[in-house]
Amino acid sequence: MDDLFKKILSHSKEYGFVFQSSDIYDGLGAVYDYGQNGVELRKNLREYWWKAMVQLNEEIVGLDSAIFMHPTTWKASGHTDAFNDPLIDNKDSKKRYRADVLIEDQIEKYRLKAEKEVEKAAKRFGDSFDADLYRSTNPRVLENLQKAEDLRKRFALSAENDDLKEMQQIIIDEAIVCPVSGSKNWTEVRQFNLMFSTDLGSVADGAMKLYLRPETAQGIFVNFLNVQKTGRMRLPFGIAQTGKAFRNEIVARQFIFRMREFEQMEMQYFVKPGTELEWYEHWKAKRLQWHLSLGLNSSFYRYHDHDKLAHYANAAADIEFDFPFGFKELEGIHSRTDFDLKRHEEFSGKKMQYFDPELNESYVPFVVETSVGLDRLFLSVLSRSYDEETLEDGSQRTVLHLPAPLAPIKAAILPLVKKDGMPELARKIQKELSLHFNLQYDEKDAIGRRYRRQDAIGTPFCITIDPQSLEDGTITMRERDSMKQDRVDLNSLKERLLNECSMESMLLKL
RNA sequence: GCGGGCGUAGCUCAGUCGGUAGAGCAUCAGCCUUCCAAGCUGAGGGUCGCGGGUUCGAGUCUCGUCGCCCGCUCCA
Repeated sequence: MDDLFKKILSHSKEYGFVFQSSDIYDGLGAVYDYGQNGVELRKNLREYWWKAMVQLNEEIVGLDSAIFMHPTTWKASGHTDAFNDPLIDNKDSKKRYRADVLIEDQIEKYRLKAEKEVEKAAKRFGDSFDADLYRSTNPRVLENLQKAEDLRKRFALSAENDDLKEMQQIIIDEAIVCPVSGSKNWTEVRQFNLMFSTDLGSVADGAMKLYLRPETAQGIFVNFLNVQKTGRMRLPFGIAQTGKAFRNEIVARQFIFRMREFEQMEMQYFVKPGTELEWYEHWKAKRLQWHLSLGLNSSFYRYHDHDKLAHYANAAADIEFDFPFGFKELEGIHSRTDFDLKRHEEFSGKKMQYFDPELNESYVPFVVETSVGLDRLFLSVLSRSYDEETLEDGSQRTVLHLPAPLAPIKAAILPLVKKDGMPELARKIQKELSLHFNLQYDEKDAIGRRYRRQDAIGTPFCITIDPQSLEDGTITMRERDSMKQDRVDLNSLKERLLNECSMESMLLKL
């Protein structure tokens, strides 16, 4: 598995799919560039998503909101708080913890201690036991509850002041130990802000601190009213958007799986309160179907339902993909309730409501979100298309079994030999077809080698111009996966390629 | 951030005891070639990640730094 992943890494560099960012300066961590073939594949994936979501659903419209947003957006969404974790390491176990979680666990411990006292007493006294009275009078219970309360207050104050030293002091004072090593050998508490910031305005003092959006969803929420009103949208309806998002990951790993700058393809579906779980199930199924329509083996996909839900969700699932390093999240489907719109109402003072003409009343819609990482999608398709085949004659070929509509190059134009008028005819065919398809012309080396070159970048068809072509206007069409050849008339070539390479056949599976 | 591994040509890698860098594939030009790579001739491409130190001399030893991979951690 490791081996395969490594091979995919070098293949994607060697054939112009993915390069490390700023390569000549030793690279920039967890940032990658897409090369001449990668950009095409990625663009096709984005386009296929867009067609499936926006073009095929009349109640879903597109949007392209800016990366910069008013800073209050992130207060409302909860990112300013939630993306700001105080972390501490245990030097012995090498484990990292969130300092706030450690302290909260400690508070919980005191409460549990108090509860245990109550339970013990309940056993002792039987039916006549008055739990509330015991709780308010027993000294040991009171002591533990007091400790919990004191600690809670002290911690709340430190959190409010962003006082990391105080948090560390709390951990020391409370003698909190690492659950793994059991030691109290802690580092300092450090703040990790997962959002990138920059300044709006060129003068430092007048500047406004901005964040690069950590998710695209908020751009949709703040435009909810704009789109609903100008688009005369009626519930249920959706807004779809693709675009870059940025997260300052503590540890970004696994190639383009977790990058600091990445592209999301999100759709927020606004529904009537109470119907959200139906729609959640609907989109959960729809989105898996979309992935399956790409034509990769269905065993690479599975659902992962969340037990632990985020603060805004009342249902959540991932569609996971079997990457070369195991099953990992590819897409998330979340029932986000009315959390986001309500919060924006609160922070902006604007009503984020929909007037329902049937009920003759206004309410804040509920939201079902589908959110897929384009780069992860790219990696899923690339890694599971990659194949090293051993042919009948024992020779090897490396081939990308990309779905034809996604392939960077749809067809290669190859004169069988570089003479006798074949290159000229090939150039003529290339010129005509290039109005419709992304093509590549190649006359260098033996024909077999040229086929292999195209296999390596996933070109589904090779069009070979031979002497017969000059006589009767037919060419050889060689198919990538079967390696079979077929005589095709030049007059029907365009139509044939359109049939095979357009996204229509994939869209029909939806 | 901690621990481990690694960094030499586009890719995969070799490089002995410290003596100014090699292979295969790939690329380019030409030849040959009438359908599945690895036939011939020639060419280009590396201040050995970067910076300091030791040394007469560093790809090799040493320190630092950057980056990559794995584990821990984190992950709306």
